[in-house]
Amino acid sequence: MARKSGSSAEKTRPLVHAAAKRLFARHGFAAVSMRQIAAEVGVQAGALYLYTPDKQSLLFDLMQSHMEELLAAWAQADPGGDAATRLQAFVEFHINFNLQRVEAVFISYMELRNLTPENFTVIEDMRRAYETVLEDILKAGMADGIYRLEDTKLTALAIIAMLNGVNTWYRKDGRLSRAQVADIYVEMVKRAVGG
Amino acid sequence: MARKSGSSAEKTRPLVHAAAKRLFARHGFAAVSMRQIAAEVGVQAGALYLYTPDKQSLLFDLMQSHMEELLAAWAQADPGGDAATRLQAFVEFHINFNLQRVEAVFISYMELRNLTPENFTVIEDMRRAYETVLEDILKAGMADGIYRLEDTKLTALAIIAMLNGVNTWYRKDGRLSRAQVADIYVEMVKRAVGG
DNA sequence: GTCTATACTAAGATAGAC
DNA sequence: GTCTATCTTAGTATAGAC
Repeated sequence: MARKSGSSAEKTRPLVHAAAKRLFARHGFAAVSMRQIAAEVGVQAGALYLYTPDKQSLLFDLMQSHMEELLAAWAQADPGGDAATRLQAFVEFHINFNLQRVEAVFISYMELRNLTPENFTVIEDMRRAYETVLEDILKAGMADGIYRLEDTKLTALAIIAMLNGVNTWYRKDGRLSRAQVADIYVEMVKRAVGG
Repeated sequence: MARKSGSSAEKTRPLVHAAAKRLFARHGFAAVSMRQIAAEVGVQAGALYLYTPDKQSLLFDLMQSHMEELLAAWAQADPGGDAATRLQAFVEFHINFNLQRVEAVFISYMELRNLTPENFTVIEDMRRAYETVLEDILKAGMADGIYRLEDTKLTALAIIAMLNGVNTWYRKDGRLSRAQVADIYVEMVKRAVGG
């Protein structure tokens, strides 16, 4: 028997991360104490240090795995082909992906300043990589002559900001389904880039 | 002599609010201590309580006066007239106003959850009033038949989210002036509403 | 693997001297 | 109007028992 009886580390670890995610999203990183996280999991504060070296790592791990998932999921969802096809796919992907992880998305935008400088750089690079995905689509559309944009970088940032906004107001029991919202945004983005 | 000699309350009070604004914007409300604010002003922590009943009021006052200024400034800037004229004015106004108060804007979006429920309601109502300004412009454009939008509420939120994004990346010494940025966004918004 | 106990630091806020 | 001192509470993190 290689494993101790009664061991529950493999259960507790994800519970710690889930509790941290929920609490950071709700109250903010700085406002949440290790004691609160421990209480949510049902262990004592000291026990948390079996699963994370410190509070900062809890935040960083959360944000890093979120950004990794985001980039990997787009790589999977990217249909390739012409710019118009990819732009529509990007808008739908972004809205759907983000609405399925409201907490992680919220933390990733709100808690950047609570990362140590080294951790910040890592996350920032991944965020920039994601923005570049969209900018490259717009550039391809420019090259093909189907878009006529003053500035692809700025347009990419504007579109992403617009799409991120959905997470702040969307409610499951609202008057529009996720698919309807995505459709409206697809049309709006298409018009904005003059496609 | 109605006033004590050596009194500097009228100087210190604004210094306290300015320091709070600077520090809240930089580190976040929860991460800033009253002692830090006091140090920034050059007084002892206890002295702050001459100017604010507590830390929460410092945050609320900041956000409330920001929102009041915003609504008053638009009332001033609103050119009236047709929807197209007002929409362009709104975009330019929003970008310029927000870029002139990055700290207050940042706080107003990031620290909503650190308000007490009563204070939150007050700020939220003002925010909604501002969104309604834009929505009413879009509705007027629909009535005049110059816009054809699936959903005016959602479009208003999308535009504001897009405009707010400017504050996260704009730098004074960047390659684009404030006027150039505003021009690009005006065009993008016009296309997005199909004007 | 988790608990209790605790070291150490710092928070918000107040009292009273000056 | 400001300072020093202090009350009370709570934070992160660690040590050592079980």
